[in-house]
Parts: sequence; C-alpha cells; structure tokens
Amino acid sequence: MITIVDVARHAGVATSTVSYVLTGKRPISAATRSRVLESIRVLGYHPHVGARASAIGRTNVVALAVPLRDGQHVPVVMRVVSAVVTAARHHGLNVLLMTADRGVDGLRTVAGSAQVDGFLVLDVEMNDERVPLLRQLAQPSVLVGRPAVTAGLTCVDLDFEAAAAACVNHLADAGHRHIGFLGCPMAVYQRNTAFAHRTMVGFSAAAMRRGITSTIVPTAGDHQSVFKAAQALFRGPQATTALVVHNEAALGWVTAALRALGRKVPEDVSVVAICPDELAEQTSPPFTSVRLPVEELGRRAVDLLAGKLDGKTVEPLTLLAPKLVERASTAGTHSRTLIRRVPPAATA
Amino acid sequence: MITIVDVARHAGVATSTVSYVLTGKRPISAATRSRVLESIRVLGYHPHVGARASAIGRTNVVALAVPLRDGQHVPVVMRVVSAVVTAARHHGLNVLLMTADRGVDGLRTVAGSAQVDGFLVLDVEMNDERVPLLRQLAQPSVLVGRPAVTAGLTCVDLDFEAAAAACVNHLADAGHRHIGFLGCPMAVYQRNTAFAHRTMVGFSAAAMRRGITSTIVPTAGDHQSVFKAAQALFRGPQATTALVVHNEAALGWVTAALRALGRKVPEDVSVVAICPDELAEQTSPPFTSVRLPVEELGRRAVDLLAGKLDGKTVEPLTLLAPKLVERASTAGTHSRTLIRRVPPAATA
DNA sequence: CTGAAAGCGCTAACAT
DNA sequence: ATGTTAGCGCTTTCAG
Repeated sequence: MITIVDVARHAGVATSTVSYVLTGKRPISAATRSRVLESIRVLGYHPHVGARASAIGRTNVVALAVPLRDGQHVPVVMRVVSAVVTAARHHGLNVLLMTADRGVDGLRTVAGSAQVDGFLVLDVEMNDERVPLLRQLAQPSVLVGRPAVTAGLTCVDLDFEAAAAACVNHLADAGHRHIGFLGCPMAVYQRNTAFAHRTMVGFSAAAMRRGITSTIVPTAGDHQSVFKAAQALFRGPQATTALVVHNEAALGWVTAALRALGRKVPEDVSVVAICPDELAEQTSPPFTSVRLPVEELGRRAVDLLAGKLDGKTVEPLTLLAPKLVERASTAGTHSRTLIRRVPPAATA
Repeated sequence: MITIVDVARHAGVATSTVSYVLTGKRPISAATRSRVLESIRVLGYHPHVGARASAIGRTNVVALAVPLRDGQHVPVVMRVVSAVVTAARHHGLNVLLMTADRGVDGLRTVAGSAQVDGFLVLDVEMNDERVPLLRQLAQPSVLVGRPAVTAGLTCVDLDFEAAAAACVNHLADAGHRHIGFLGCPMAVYQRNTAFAHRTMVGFSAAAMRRGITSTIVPTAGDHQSVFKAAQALFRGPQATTALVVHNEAALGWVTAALRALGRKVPEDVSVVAICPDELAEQTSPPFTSVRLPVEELGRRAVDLLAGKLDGKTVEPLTLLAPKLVERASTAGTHSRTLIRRVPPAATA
C-alpha cells in the first residue's frame, strides 16, 4: 500500500504539504502543488479513507436503516434507497446498509461504534421505537416518514393526508358520492406505518368533509387478494363509482379485478392511485395519480442530513405537497357523471 | 466520547488489557476481566470501529456493487441484497452499498481508498468490464453470477444452463414438441447479462438435444408487453403447447395473456418458470418452476468472501444445481399429452 | 508558503 | 497475567 509518506518523499516535501494539497486547507505554491500532484499520479496514491476518518473523527458514511418488513412494496423502497445512494455520493458520502431486523439494537451498535456520521431512517411508524433512541444519539439523523411526535427530529415526507384528500376531492368534484379505498396490506396498518396510517386517516377525513361515504379495504398485492378486495368493495348496498388505490403491488390487478365484476375503468369506475408516476403510467388504462416522489424524498433526506453533518440548522419537517396528475382512469368522468345525475338542459 | 483509555483508567488497568479483554487474544484473569467488563458497562463504552480498522488494517466492511440496470427485476435483486446483509452480519461484516452508475470507476475509488475489505458484485455480464479490475484489486471479491471467463475469480451462481435444460426436459418428457420461451427484457440480453444469456443458450441447446422446436421472445414486465409477447409466441404455424418463462415481472400476466388467446393453463399450455419459489407459488395457477435460490446465492457469496478475507482458499466456482418443483401449471400434462398423441392401448 | 511533530482510538509486539 | 509503547495513515496544530 502506498501512503502519504511515500508521496511526500517522492515529491520531496513534508507529509503535511501533501495533505494540504489534497484538502486545500491552506495555500500551496503552484510549483509545489503540481509536483505533489504529479507524484500522486505517478505512484497511484489514494488517500486511506479510514485513516482520515480516524484522524478527523468523521467517516463520511451514513447508515441507511431499511427494515424490510412484511407487506412493503420492495421496488418502491428500493428506489428510495437508490436515490439515497445517488444523492449521498454528491455529498461525498457513502451508504452503509442496515436491513435492520435488529431494529433499535442495530442502530445503537452502529451509532456507538462510530461507524457512521449519521442515520437515514425509512419505514417509519407512528410510534416508532427507534425515535427515542434517535433523539439521544450523538449522530444526527433524518427520517423519511413522519411519526406521531416529531419534536427533536428531522423528517421528510409526502403530505399523505393531503395526498389522500386530493384524491377524494378530485373524485368528489367529479360527482362521485361513494368511494372505495383499496389500501396497503393489513400488516402495514397493524404496525401503524406512518405513511399508510396518515393516508387512510386523510382519506376518511376528506370524505367526511365532502359528505361522501366510503368503504376501506386493505389488501395484499397478489392477484387473488386484489380480486377479493374488489369484491368486498362492491358488495355493499352503496353505488361505489370510484376507487382510491394506495397499494403499489395491487395496481396492476385493479383494472382486471373490476372487469371481473363487470365494471370498466373509467366508464363505470374512476380510479385514482397514490404511487410513483412510473407505476401509474404502466397500468391500463394509465391511472390518475397523486405522485409519490420517491426520488425526491430520498434526495431531500440526504441533503438534510448532509446539512446537519455540516452543523447547519435544518428544517425540522419537510412536507412535500401532493400533486395530482390526471390520466385515463378518470377521463371524462366529470361530464359523464353530471350527465347521469343532472338533466342535460340544466348543464347547457 | 468515551475511549479505551477511560475504561482502562476506570478499571485501573492498562489499555492493552482492556483491548485483550475485548478481543480475547490473550488470557486474562477472571478478576481483571470482570472488573474491565464492569467498567465498560458503567461507562457505556463502545469500541471505535474506525480506530480499530486503522490499527489492524481491516474495516470489516464489504462493498456490495449493485448496478441497478434497466430491465432488472428489483424485488429479486433486493432479496439477494437482503440475504447478503444478513449473512454479512453473521460474519461481523457490514455492507457498503454501491449502486454503481459509475461502474468500474466506483469500484476503483472505493478499493483504492481502502474503505472496504472486499467486494461482492452483482448483475454480472458475460464480458463484464469490472472483471479485469477485480483481478487486480488488492481486496478479494466474489461475483454473484458467472462471466464468460472466470479464471482468477470467485463466482457463485445458479447453473442457469442446467436450469433451462431442466425446464425443457420436463416439458419434453411430457410430450411437448414445440416450446415457447418468454424471456427477460431485451435490454438484459443486449447487455449480455450472464444469467439471462446462459439461460437462453441452455434453453436452445436443450431443445436441440431433445429434437424440440422453440420460439424465443423477450419481453418487458408490463401487462401490454406480456400480452404482445404471448401473441408473438402463438402466432407461428407450430403448435406451441408449453412455455418456459424467465421473467419475474411477467409472471403475473402470463396466465391472463394466454387466456386472452383462448388458452388455459395447464389444459392447453404447460408453463414452467425460472424464478424464486415464492413467486411461482403466487401465480394462478401456481407455476411449476426451477427455483432461483436468491437467498442462498447471497449467503454463499458472503461466506466465500468471508473465507477469502480470512486467507482461506475457496472454491473458485460454486454452481448450484437446479431444482424443479412441480406445481399446477404442468399438472396432468404428462398423461393428457400422451393420450392425445398415442392410442390409449399403447400406454396401458 | 512549508516542516516537524503531536495526536485520532485502537492493536500488537515487546517487555516483565 | 499484565503493563509499556510503537505504530496504523492521516490531519492539524505549532513553528518557522
């Protein structure tokens, strides 16, 4: 292994000079600098990250806690992870992956041993057991998700309550009076996963405000479960004419499931999803959706953490506003619904 | 921060004694040991991993290079990742995630800066540009996947050629004479991704050996693409009566796509997939499959790397034998096919 | 503008 | 069985 000493000797300077050339933390004459850089190039020197870390007490590694839990839609999680890794690199940070089956213990160990400078926490629950620990930790952290109490934390999240409300409002505006909610797998709600909980609550509240009745059905992502859930949604006495889908895995089955019940999208049922844009575009017909900005969430989380690492004070809560994009699954619903309910003369 | 010196002082011993209590690398009297341990507990001491790394020249971190490329089925990749992280912990190793858009450069940087003790490489291509670099690196590496030339490498992989052959043989034994192959997305073959390439080659070769004709169609994972691919498979003059599916994303659409062409599984078309067991069990009907042992691949890779880190000589190539599990998608095909083609008397 | 030397926290000879 | 001490490779005072 070739060290900073080798470079210094080769360039005929002190090790500190080499160091300063690298960090730029003090002026170096052009001559010396280029001589050092040349030596570095010739010898193929790479600074030893661990040694630097030990010297400055900073590792430039952040931990990413991704509890891969039951009912999670892995592709979506993975895109957050990917966004995190990418954003991290822009800050010169590396990512240590913790698929924390050990949850709190894992965090404590990694934190105590000073392996990382900070933590990024995914899959947050309303009363997440990791939260109290995060508050105590020497290292800063950022949560992607919003627990019930956010005091003393830094959180980034889509405003899921507002997202659900946007869906409801869009459908209510189109004249729908009874809306079904096709939710995440049951396990997700049972854990009180923050985003799922908030979405459901936001949905209920918005429906209430708009004087709309609703049916809520959680579902697993497989074919059969979605078909059963769809049946459940249309079993009641109410005329369900619209659906809000908050389940990425189920997305692909929705149209077929409704079809099996003799209902077409969007002619008989309007559908709005909460999911990444790409997924909404892949269904047939493409679904109107409130975008879940996974990439942005990951990026923002890293930016915030990087800020905290640099000693900056950052926004404690970043709530991204929902954006609803209309696509074919609600196409023409508005006019048609009105036509159904109101005499043509009245609308003209 | 509380260091080993604090502990030593508190326990009234030398720092080395504390160190030896921790590492167990030399005998310590029970009395001293318990005194030290008590001090550790009281002070809440955690050894500083970075400092240790710097001292012993070993980080206990391995890099996991996961190029998240086009056409990859993320859930499957993610399970390998997850298996890797889990297995790594059993060896006291942490995992640094590299979703290497920078490919070779990323590897070189991480390697040069001695951030990690070794490399785990996923998504291997037949002529992977990372391979030459891996051969030169100071750190050992293990590939999950098998490039064209494996000399000087350590690879773990499912024997995809044999896997494809197992599928073909199973179907050929059941009397099928023309088999369709529903493959990975085109991009995957264009990159010459090793597992996809080998599977296709294995399929063709096996079909040839059995005197069976075949049609090969790559496909994206979405609804439409799969339907189109299915049409393509059944367009020709041959009577395609069986399908080998090597595309996890497409799995869920296969039955419906065939149905749309007026064909039932398994009555009209037998289907065999190459995929993780769990996925084969979730289709309807459940698909006969050659299991893709993602967890085992991840685990083995880590075990091998850990072995190399300990200076052991390890098996250069671990090829897992394929295992075919029969499920409903080929149920009864055997007898029915025979009945169709051979007079009942002959089979009795 | 540049050198020399004292750490960072831990490990592993070398002592006793 | 335990203590002393010289590193690991780099950064950063303190001195020119």
